[in-house]
Amino acid sequence: MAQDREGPPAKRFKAAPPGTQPQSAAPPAHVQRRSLPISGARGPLLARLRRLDTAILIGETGSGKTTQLPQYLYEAGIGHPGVIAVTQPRRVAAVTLAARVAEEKRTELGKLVGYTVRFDDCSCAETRLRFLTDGMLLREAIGDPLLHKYSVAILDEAHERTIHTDVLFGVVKAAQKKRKERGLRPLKVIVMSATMDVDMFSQYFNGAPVIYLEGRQHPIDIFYTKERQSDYLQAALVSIFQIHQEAPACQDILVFLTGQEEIEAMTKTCRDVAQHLPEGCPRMTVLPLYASLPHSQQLRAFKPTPEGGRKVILSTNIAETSITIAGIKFVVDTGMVKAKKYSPETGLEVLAVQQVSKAQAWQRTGRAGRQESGICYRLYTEEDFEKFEEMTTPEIQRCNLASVVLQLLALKIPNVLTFDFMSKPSPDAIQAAIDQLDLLGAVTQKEGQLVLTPLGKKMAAFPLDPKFSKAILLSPQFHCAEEILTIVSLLSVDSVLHNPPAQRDEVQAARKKFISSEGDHLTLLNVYRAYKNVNGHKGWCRENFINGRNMKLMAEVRAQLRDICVKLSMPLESCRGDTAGVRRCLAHSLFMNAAELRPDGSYGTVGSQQLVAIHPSSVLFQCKPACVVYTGLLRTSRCYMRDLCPVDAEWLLEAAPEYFRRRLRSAKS
DNA sequence: GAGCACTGC
Repeated sequence: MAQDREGPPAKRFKAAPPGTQPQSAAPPAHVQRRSLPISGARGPLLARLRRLDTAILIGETGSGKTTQLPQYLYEAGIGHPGVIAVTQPRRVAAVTLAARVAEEKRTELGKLVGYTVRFDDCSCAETRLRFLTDGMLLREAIGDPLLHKYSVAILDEAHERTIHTDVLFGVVKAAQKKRKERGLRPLKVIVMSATMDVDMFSQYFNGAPVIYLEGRQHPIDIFYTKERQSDYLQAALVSIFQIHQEAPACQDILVFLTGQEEIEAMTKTCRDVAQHLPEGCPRMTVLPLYASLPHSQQLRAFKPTPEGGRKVILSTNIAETSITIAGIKFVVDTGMVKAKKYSPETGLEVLAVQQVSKAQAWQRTGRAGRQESGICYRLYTEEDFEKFEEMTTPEIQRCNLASVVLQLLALKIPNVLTFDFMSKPSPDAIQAAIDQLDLLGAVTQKEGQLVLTPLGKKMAAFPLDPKFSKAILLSPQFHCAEEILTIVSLLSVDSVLHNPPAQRDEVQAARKKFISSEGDHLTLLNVYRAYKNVNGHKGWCRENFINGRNMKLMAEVRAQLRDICVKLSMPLESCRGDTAGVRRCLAHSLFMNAAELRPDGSYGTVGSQQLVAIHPSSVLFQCKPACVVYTGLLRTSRCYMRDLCPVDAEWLLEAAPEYFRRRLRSAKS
């Protein structure tokens, strides 16, 4: 048995998972408003908030805080005549919340109530309640650090600690202070969160009071295993079938696993086992769920359970916050997650399976009690659970900070090393980011202070990693702006190349015609040109194993980047066949990611002489160019360079003479 | 000769 069901008494608790997910929780509209838990507290809540500059609002799932509070504030005239901003970590949430609130106010979406997300602005001068993504408000702040148009900033889902929310904390705190000092209209800041991190939020915002809101979450029973499980997959399998044979039909199971491959394998195993069950067992429908799964297949997880059957959903952490499935009675938590780590010394990103935090485990557990009471099986011992980290490390402590530092400098933060972060990244990580920006020519010292150069200011206008912004800004010098725009856009979305392992030979045959001996970037450029030639025809995409969805997204990104170029009055030319210009431009912007062939046939990075290899997915896999630049490193079984472009060592010397003089092997000889 | 969790501007 994977877990102990008769042993020590189950812990019964009232789960308070974060994250109201409006897109599928969707209670009926305005008729429901008055019966939400928050409505009983309206009067006292408004009285308190009216007096406060800053408040931390803790609300359980189902409290109605996200939809109701902005309306209450507006109806009470708090913040009038400014705009009330409500930020969300995800686009869908911003859009669906705005739609719902507009419906409750019985107004047209985009007028009084609106939303603003990337590629989609549904708001106007009349808009008073504005839902936006946290990243969008941050971008606005670059143009207007004091956020003049807003009178209230509500930062929702703050416990998720996205990199954007974390930077916004500092931005709104500073804006509030400065507006006060200058006698401007005050900025009210309301931080909304689930139960974790309460003290930290309050402390950060100068001891701001914490207001608790009742929620409406059903009780969930939690079971731990008696003994530590050596194989969480085996334990999960046993648990699934144990539940399946004991629980009534129509009670669905959600299982948290770590990744696509694991989920696909487990899906197959479960389906096989399910075929050999004794008679009288409910029919089992096993459904995988992960982000890269085609949308149509994701939707299957939402279909109601067939009469007399049972749905078993095998999911990544996408089901923790982004996707909510109704009717889950059982959650099986393996306690594992695949997550990214970053080490500033090597610039290496590592994607590794690791233990979840306590907060994450509670989040998973909460997915069981959304419509009625639920049960959660934790495939680890209670003792081990106690040893889990309290919180997941905030994203800002796990990332390359080059973009963040560039944004902070664009916000005219006087000293990025002492910026008021709620959770400070390591000084090494900040310094590494400054060094990168320095090499790109984005920053300079002025009167002992780090400031942006004119180039740096332009770079900050692009929603991109600084090295890509630099590529775009340099491209006119090489007469290839159109091509670089395409390449950078392709690199900033998920891969447009679809690689189903089962059809490997067909994929290779179809891809042949796009391959350029000048590397992966130019191969991608060929794909885009061919795609444009057939006007993005769907059948063509299918035949050529091109991901049409990502291609469309890429086109949107490209249009946005092109707009920014036009606003910066950049001359946009195409080099047509002269692809050397494109490679030179890439050499001048990716020079920090350069590697040289060594006499023994291996590759070493020019920066730190680290041993690296060409990723087998690269078109240059079988080739041995003397000198390459790459988009990034990926650490798996070895350290791989991804997206390669062969370059001349002289180009690198041209790009950053000081940096390369001592480093480049070919320059020494 | 490999394989990538999830967001967002």
